[in-house]
Amino acid sequence: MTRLMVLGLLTYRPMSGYEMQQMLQQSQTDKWAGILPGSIYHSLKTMTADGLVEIDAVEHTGHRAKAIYKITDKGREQFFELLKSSLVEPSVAYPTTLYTAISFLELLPKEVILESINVQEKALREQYEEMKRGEEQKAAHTSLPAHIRLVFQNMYDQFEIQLRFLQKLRELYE
Amino acid sequence: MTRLMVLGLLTYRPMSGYEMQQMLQQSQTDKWAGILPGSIYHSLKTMTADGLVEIDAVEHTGHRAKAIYKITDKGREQFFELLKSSLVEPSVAYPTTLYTAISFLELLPKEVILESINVQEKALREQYEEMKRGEEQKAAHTSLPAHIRLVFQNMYDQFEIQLRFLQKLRELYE
DNA sequence: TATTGTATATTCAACGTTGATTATTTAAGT
DNA sequence: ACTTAAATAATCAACGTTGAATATACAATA
Repeated sequence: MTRLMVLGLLTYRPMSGYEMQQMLQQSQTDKWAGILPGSIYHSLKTMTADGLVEIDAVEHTGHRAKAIYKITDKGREQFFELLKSSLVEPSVAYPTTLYTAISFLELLPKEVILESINVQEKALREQYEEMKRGEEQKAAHTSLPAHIRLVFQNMYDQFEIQLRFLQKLRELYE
Repeated sequence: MTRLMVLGLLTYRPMSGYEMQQMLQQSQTDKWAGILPGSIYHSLKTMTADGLVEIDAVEHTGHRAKAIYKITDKGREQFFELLKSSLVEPSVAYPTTLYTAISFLELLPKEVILESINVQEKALREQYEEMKRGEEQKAAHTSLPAHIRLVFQNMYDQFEIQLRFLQKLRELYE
């Protein structure tokens, strides 16, 4: 996924690894994509070796250098293949750690279970609120395209399902 | 998550890495957990080094040896900490690769978008059906505990949200 | 002017995952 | 008895991720 993102960004214009981090932050994308700096730079290195991107220029500021990367023809080709395969790949992401924990729930006393669920529910609601604020703030500046609004809606739906799931789970132990 | 699972299994009784694989398969858990053999053995190695598990016995069958691991007191302690922290951790898992792809959807011609969505939808429905068959088959033998039924229901809900999401997305390009 | 903090820009060792590969045993067919 | 296939059991190199660490530049404040 990191490669898809990096190639996608370079599709628009040449860019440095640092600028990518900033774009992901500024567009709230880091909230759901979770792409860390290390992954971006690693991806740039290996994709350079694979001939998918190359260094376009090196900008100097005093004693500090910044590498600007650009996508190659081969990279553009690869990008569209990645893009298409990412669209056809079935996209259901389970909260596997929670599922695993629930598998062993019977080993925990009821009070601990109930308290844990309550803590998670609170954390979930806070994330949800923060996400909503993020979208509203962003939508105020740049009117979001319809397909991006659908992505946000999809994230909200996931939250709601998870909240209802926690409620049902709690009812089992009350 | 691999550690949580491995420690959890060893909570019930000593077991070999191979037996864990079989249990995960037989209980359909591998369908959603996706824990590969390599991860299990790696986890057993590092947890042995950390003193969380230890080799209980080595069974020999001809020239083939099988290591049976058991959990230690320290491991049991660690397990319950992992279990509790896994329950409080907010549990929303986004389909990040799909989201990333959608971010760059405007770079693709409409026909390709529509065709890709259709292919994914079909794949999703097939996974969904297979999962349902799996549960029914399992429920026929061993009446599933309520909290496990909730997990299955949660998976189905995720599928339905994703299917509706794809429909909405398609409508944008029809 | 010196100091402190923050932004810029990247590297790297430690760690975990992946999946191909190896090797042996058992069962089934011919 | 011989060959083939499947089940058993585990290893390992290649690869990607993580997060702490490094190092410089710039801005603010004392």
